Amino acid sequence: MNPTKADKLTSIALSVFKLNGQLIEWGNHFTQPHGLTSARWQVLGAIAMAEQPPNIPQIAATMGVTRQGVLKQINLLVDEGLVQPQSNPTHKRSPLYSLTQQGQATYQAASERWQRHTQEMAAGFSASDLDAAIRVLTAMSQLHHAMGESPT
Amino acid sequence: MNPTKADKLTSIALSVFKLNGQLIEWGNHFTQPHGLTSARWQVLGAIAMAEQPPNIPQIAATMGVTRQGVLKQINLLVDEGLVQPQSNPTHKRSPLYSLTQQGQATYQAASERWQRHTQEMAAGFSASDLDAAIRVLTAMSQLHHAMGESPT
DNA sequence: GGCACATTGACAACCAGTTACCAACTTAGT
DNA sequence: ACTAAGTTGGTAACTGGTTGTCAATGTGCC
Repeated sequence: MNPTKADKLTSIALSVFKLNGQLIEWGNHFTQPHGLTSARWQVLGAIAMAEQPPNIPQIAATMGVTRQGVLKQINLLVDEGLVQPQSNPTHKRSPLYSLTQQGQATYQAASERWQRHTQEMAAGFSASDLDAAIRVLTAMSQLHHAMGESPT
Repeated sequence: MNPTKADKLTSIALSVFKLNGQLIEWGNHFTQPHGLTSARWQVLGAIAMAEQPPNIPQIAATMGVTRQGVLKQINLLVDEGLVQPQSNPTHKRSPLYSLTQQGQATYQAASERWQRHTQEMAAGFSASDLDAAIRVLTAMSQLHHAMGESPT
């Protein structure tokens, strides 16, 4: 018998688990020459994409992880000189973070490699399939967001 | 400007990270009444789905993780009485694993709850979108599999 | 101003994965 | 039959996430 839509959702969930592991592994490999890991690269990205220098809870919210998880990576990135804290005028204990010169250079180098990679991959996919995948993944994300409250 | 296919791939990768975290969190919550976690539930599933009782490397291969990771969960599951080892005629050191009575009952109860959940969710999705999402995710998985060799 | 409450950084404990390594077992080549 | 290479269970150290908790800071209400 043909798979039901429910079966397909199960299959997608399993694919997400598998692909997540592969992407992390690949990202670690990929960012190693730049002295990064998948986790730090994502944090750098969250800071680089923000309009204003964010504080830790804001970074955590955009990444969808807890602020404690971001805290660990941020402190390491500061130690490595890729990210710098600046005093937050509106909250004495919660500094805002921005990329250092070195952080910007590192992030940009990794970004360019990633872009080349996605452009190579893109040839094998149809735009409509990609749009459908985005629709499905974001919808699943929102459904689960609705029932399990977001991280504290 | 409209997003390129490469941009869409980036967006999908970020969605996969986010959804993976949400699915694990939700799975932990979901399986808690059955005394399980996401990780153990997946291992039970790999055993339940196998045609023959598998050994640890076989389970790891179907899950896409390392055998050491599976080993930890298996030993816990044996301690909890959900999984039982049976001596492997063809390899003295590598037992084959199957579900105990209790393991089958637990897995089936969780499976039924999961099926109800996916059936509720399924209503909001179109079958063609789901098919496209599966195509994209499995293709991405295979691309990354091709360049980064699988776990040892 | 003062007091309840939420936010935030920080730390500890834990979970689940990884890599690296060792010892035991199996397999293959000769 | 022997030996070299591969497979497997097991352990340890590490990474990166989680929850729980605490103290310090901000916010809002009276």
